[in-house]
Amino acid sequence: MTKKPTLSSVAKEAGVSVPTVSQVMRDTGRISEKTRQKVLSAAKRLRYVPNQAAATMRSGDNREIGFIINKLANPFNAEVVSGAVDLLETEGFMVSVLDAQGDLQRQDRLLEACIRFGRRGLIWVPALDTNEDAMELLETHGVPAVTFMRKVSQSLDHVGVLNTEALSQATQHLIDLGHRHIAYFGGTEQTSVREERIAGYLSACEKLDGVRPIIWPCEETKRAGFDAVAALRHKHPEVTGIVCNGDVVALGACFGLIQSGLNPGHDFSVVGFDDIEDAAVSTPGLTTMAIDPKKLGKRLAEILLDRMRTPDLPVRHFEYSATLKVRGTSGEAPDR
Amino acid sequence: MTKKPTLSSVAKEAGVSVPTVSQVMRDTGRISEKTRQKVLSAAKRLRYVPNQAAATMRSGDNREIGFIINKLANPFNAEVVSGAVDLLETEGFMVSVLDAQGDLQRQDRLLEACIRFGRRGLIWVPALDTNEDAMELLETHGVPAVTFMRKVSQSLDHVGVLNTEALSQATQHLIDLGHRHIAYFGGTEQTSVREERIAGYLSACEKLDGVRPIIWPCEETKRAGFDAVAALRHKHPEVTGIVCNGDVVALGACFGLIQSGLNPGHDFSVVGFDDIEDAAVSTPGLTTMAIDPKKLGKRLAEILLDRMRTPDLPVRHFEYSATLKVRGTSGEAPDR
DNA sequence: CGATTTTAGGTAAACGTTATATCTAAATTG
DNA sequence: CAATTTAGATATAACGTTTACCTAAAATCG
Repeated sequence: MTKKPTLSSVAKEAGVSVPTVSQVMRDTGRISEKTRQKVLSAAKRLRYVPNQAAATMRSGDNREIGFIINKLANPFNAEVVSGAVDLLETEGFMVSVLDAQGDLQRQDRLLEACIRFGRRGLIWVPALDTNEDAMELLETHGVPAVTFMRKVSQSLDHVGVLNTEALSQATQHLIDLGHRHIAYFGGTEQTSVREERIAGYLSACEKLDGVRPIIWPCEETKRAGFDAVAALRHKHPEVTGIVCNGDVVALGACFGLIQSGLNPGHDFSVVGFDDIEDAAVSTPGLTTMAIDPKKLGKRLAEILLDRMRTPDLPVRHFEYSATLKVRGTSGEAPDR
Repeated sequence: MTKKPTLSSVAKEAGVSVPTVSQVMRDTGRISEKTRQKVLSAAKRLRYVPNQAAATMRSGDNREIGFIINKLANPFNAEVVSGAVDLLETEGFMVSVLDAQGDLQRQDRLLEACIRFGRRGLIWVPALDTNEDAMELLETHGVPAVTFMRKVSQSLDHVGVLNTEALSQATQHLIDLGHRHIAYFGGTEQTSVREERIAGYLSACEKLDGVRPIIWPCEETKRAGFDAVAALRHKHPEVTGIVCNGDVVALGACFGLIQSGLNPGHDFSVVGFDDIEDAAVSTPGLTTMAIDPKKLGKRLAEILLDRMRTPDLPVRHFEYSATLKVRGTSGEAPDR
């Protein structure tokens, strides 16, 4: 295997100096067409590809973005990522997606890694107890960051969802249908998103005198939702409806209900969150709080791009509200 | 904002030379405990994070891996990625995931980007008509690559699935149940995976005299599967079973059947591919060709690690066979 | 106790780029 | 025709590391 081609080997091949080759590669327009062609053909012959790390070190200009997300396997998150990537790529950035898997330590590692590896900017879903250190790190290294979902600082750009409001609305929807015993279903971690949603649930519950709210945790998978709904019904047979931490567990719960002979939306009501593709395409259709993940992703990218171009832009926060989409899984309380 | 901390600013702060700091950071063990502490505290005070690009340029040792995958939103792919990332991260590598979205041009761009940005190794799902250029590029730049799904060269390590065999088995399963008019359902692109699967389908079909095979393309989403199954049944009412390009479309088809009053596994049989989580957790359970995505991902990582450590290891190819998992969506042909 | 080895640290060069300043020949000007 | 401008290319230094080599002091040994 021959040595890796570099500017200098291309220069030798073309019989010109190193800076000349560099200028040709960057199309500065200050090189004659004749030598340009000479250099270009030499570069092609050697299969030259610039070493971006070296370029970055010298010029300080990098075009790599890091996107730290929490569960890539969740289709909602995957959509957000793809929305952001689409835009950033057309602007000439390369986005590397990193999955923190909801693990705090891994998060910190990835965050530092993004700095080590010289990412130009960051989109980031901060963990609940993200310490000030993390942010000061970003600050000292001058890495612009946009937070997603959890607003961790007034001084960082942010895109989020009005979780509290949304869950209060979801719960109210079931109350309006005559349900009195409603549980909050799903999620295990102490994420801020979940905390906010639970807060919304609790605030709506307050209107129901003498009814104790129930928080029923379970992992964010369909299988776990399936198992957990049976356990919930066993322990709290009075419950007739659940508001869920996400569509995935919600769909799992629906499946569990069906398997035990119940009819979601009739015998027991379920409200999801996210409006993933499957929510619309399942029997019965899932009532859910809808947000548009692609739009969120695109907005994240826009904000980051603006920030990188104009560092002293005023800080911006976007909070999107979810809209209730009533489908088949929510209906009148059975005892009504 | 103060300047970014570097080895030299830390050195100044600690009152030692630059290489000393470098040695402390890398824990070479040749520095006295006293100065070590001095340096460490200085580094902490300045929030120093090493510049990996510079280190890589000097030492030639990089710890970034690129993983180019095709549709991240597909849970099967997401699982493969996570299997690979888990292992690579414990070995100290940072994996950046790139989604080619099944777009050939984007693929080429990403491949070149991985070289530009100095990835140490690559896991890669090659497009069907990947040209020799791409591989020679990797070769000249000495980037070890493992291909996934599509074997594009005898000289690259590879992990794949025996698609042809699997689809022949899936089709045979329906034939055994008495079906005579079976269609291949799903997929649009000319991917090798799909071609191989179709080949398996066709070979099994040959046993059915006088029956013309039907290839019914559709996008790899549940919604598209829903729409396409109706169209298929309208055009070819004689069809009583489909073998699918993936579980996602298969589940979409099942949903479509249910919506039009049919009972999957009774009136019409469906066989999927992948065994994604939803396959087991839906009504009825989806009969499918199962492969373990995490295992595939882990194997990809292992092979890449071996190759990076021992460049002149003999080339290895792993081809896993899928196993038929019979659930509720396949049953005796209705006319039997 | 002098000769040798070990230890702890420093100096200088190199990695592949790009920025800046400089140089040279040709073209333009007065 | 000398003086000036311009286009096109080059020389040199710098980015933040790591490596190879070197030195002085401390530790070890016969």
